[in-house]
Amino acid sequence: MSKATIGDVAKAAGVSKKTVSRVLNNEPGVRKETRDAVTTAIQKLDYIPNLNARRLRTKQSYLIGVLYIDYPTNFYGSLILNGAIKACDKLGYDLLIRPFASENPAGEITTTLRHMVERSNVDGFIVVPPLCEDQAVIAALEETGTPIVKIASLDDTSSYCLHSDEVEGAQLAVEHLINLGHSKIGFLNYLVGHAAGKWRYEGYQQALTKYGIEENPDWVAQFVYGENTLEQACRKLLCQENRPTAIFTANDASAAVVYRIASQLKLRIPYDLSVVGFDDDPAALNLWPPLTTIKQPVAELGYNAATILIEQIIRHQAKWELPLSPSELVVRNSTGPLLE
Amino acid sequence: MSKATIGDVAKAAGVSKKTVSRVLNNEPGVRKETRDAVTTAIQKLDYIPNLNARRLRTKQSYLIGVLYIDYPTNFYGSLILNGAIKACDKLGYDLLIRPFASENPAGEITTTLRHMVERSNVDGFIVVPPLCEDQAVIAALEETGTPIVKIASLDDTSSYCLHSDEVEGAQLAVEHLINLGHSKIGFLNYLVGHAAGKWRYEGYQQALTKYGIEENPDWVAQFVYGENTLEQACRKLLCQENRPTAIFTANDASAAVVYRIASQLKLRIPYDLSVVGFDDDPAALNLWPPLTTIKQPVAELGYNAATILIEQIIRHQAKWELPLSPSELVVRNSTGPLLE
DNA sequence: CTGAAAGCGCTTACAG
DNA sequence: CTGAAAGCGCTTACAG
Repeated sequence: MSKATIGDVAKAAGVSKKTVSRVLNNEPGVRKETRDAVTTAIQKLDYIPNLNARRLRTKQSYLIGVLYIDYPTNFYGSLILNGAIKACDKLGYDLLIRPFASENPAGEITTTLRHMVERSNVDGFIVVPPLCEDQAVIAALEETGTPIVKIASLDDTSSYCLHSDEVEGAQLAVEHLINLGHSKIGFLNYLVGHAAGKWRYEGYQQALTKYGIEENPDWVAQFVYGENTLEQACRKLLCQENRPTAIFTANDASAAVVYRIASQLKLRIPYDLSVVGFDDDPAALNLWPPLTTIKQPVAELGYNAATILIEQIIRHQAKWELPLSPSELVVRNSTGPLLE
Repeated sequence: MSKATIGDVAKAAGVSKKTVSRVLNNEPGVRKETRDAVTTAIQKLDYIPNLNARRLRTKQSYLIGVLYIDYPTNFYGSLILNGAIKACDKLGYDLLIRPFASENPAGEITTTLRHMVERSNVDGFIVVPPLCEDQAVIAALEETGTPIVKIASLDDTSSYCLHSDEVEGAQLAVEHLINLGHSKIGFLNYLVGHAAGKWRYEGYQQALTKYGIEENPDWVAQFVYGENTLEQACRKLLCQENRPTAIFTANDASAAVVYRIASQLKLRIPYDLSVVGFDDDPAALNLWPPLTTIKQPVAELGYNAATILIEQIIRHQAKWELPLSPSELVVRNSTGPLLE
């Protein structure tokens, strides 16, 4: 493998190690000819800098931590990871992942952060929802003094926070239903307490307002942990005399429950009931008929999160005016025109 | 954060840096009193060794790479990661993950491995199925001279290879059906070319043999990439005069297709058709009725893989006689007694 | 059982 | 625009 050191390159190029270092780090103040000679020597010797030596000297690890809650169908987390890895590859960083148990994530946080910051010397953190809603976790993170980027978090006061345009995505979903002739449109919220749930509900309301449709509280149901079940919330919507003809759910997982309850009630999708989900969750791919849903550019969020974080690490204060990434309506077969 | 160095500890304990180093690394040949003095100093100073200094000196990175194919519902991969992280935490290592695109994974491999081995100095690799079936990937890996542990691979000649007892798991599934009175039992294989598909088919055959049931080729169907679709394979089983009364599928994803085709054919599960899957895939959780399936200890595999790999890295040749981890039958509602 | 010296391969701080 | 020296914080190789 790679044996050559910066000293070998320096000798081959007839310069000092410091000059090679300058070339490696794209520092200014090297004559073009010198730079070329160094570059040639690097290529000839197949030289790759020793990252561990650089780590020791610069006191940076070139490692960024990704913190997320681990649950079985967490496609969102994997997409974030994929995007973040792409950015890391480009910028010379690596990713250290850290899944937390879904019960009591804050319980392990102190030990874990100490481990990551002091032992592995992580330079910064990306926090994936819903973990970024956990105040204890965020507080512990901020105490380390390490840069943080949060994704889709309600509280964007203290650190960088990124998200796609979820409100607009929800509007897209509801407008799609309105355009199909529906006006009795329900909303089933699975994500109470998450930024996503809040934004998607806002989008629902804004779309109704835009078309002059009044919100009917009987057609809005929420699953609140410890109070009811998602099934109960869904039955509340569907088991009433004057029930909605279409339902927009805060995520695809809730849409799956709507499918099941609808089937029990002999409501045929999309003829008796149109359903739109949110997320384009691959776990919903075996739903039949295929679910109309909203797709967000999640990997792009991960990419941007890593890029901003690294920028923050290097330049200490990065300013970013990132446009909200647009969401997209994916029309499949769970939505149809209002029938008489 | 952590400021104290090994020199500070040495001074505080009244010994040399080397002796502190000995204590840190649990090397023999330190008097108990000396060791205690060092331990006390370490605690008093809240000392944490600088991993990057150790990395530079020992030419190890204490990083292990996990290579897997990235597809949307890869719960198997996340479970492997979780298990591997547990082992790494215990043994002082960290994980570097590397998802490959599902199309042409070997295409990126050379660049990527060079990146991981030469830049990040990864000490070893865990390869997750089905990536470990890719000869080009394995060849490139072996060329790096880095230790490898493969999980559930067909080819276990060249490197360490771990798997759970998949054959027995499949037997469990088929015996469950036989015990319910079924003898016309079909097998739908989605995983042709994977070790898992092969082993699960073997288990199917062995269970039939054990109960003196002859295998009927009409009741075995395989999805082969480029030849047919999974739907077609499934229809072959279900659209025949003398069709099986129960189907064992090589994974839960195929079971979902059986559900859909069965519903189209007005076959009610479990009354007209019993279905057993394999994997306990959380993506199958919104199947109705809930799917009977086989659950493997996947996180345990990940834990063992990391442990063995690190043992190999440290001691260079580890011998492990690991018992195959047992699979488990999870009975839900997709299987029922044979009805007349 | 313990320690003094050297060095891993870079970058920092400084000098010219 | 370029370089010689020092040092990041450990462990290796050796001596006693």
